[in-house]
Amino acid sequence: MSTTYRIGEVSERVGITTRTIRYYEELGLLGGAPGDRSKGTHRLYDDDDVSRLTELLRLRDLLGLTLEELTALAETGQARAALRDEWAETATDEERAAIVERAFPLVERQLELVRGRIEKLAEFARELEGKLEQLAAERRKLR
Amino acid sequence: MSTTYRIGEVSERVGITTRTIRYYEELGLLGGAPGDRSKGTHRLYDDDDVSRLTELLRLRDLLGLTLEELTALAETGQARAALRDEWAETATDEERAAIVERAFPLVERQLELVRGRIEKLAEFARELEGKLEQLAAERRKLR
DNA sequence: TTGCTCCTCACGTCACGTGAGGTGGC
DNA sequence: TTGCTCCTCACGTCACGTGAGGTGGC
Repeated sequence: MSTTYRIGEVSERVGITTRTIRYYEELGLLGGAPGDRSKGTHRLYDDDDVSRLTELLRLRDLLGLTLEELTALAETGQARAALRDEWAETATDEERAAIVERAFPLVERQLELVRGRIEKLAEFARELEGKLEQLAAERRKLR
Repeated sequence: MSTTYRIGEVSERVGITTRTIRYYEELGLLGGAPGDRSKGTHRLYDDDDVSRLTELLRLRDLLGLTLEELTALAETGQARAALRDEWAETATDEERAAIVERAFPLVERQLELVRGRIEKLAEFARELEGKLEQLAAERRKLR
């Protein structure tokens, strides 16, 4: 019995439009198995959905992944969410262990991507600092 | 008299398609003042054009800026390139000084954006490390 | 009942991708 | 002259933006 939110609340909390949420559902990135909800009724989300969506958006915004690339990495979120679900309470230890083993390489992959991006940005920063020094030198020369 | 390249060579060197280069020219992001070239003739680029394009692509790829945002920040490149041009040799010291003063805040702005992005990625990395530890704990618990 | 938020089409847009058909320089 | 790369339309696509017109829950 967790709190539920409507699409407008979710979109506001995570800072995107409702259109984006519906589009992600359409692509299968978010829950929304066709049949979860009778046509025309309101979509409902819980805190797990929100944190899963937030994770997707960070991967999208910070790494610039396409939605197709996101799909591959997002399985992590699905699996990890499953661990917290009521479903997990009825799962066997073997099933839980399998989920953990599958999640591991995906989280590691994400971490690699993030660290690689940090490296590139650090190099970019160093170059920009060089440019600033160069400009400062040019300025001194001109007076 | 610097070396010139055709669009295919440039696209290969910087890792994008020729379509993208033409599109950027269409938007006014790259040289291509309408009249620089008689219609139908080959586009020609020099090393300055290539480094300017590379700078644009880094801002696009590493920071995820839109082409509109890029336009604002790219003036830096234009101005800084002008300093190296033959044009610069005929420019007065006042003109050169003005270019330097205009370039300063733009490069500083870029550096701010890059550092901000690094901060966000660093936090993301810390969270992912936390997730890995959590998964490791879960794994130990399960056997 | 009155709003407000939700719903489903569906066309528009940004940043290109991808041919189609044709011209120009080593 | 033969290729190869270039050229200009122009339609397609991805990831949504933006209404139009209508239904449903406090």
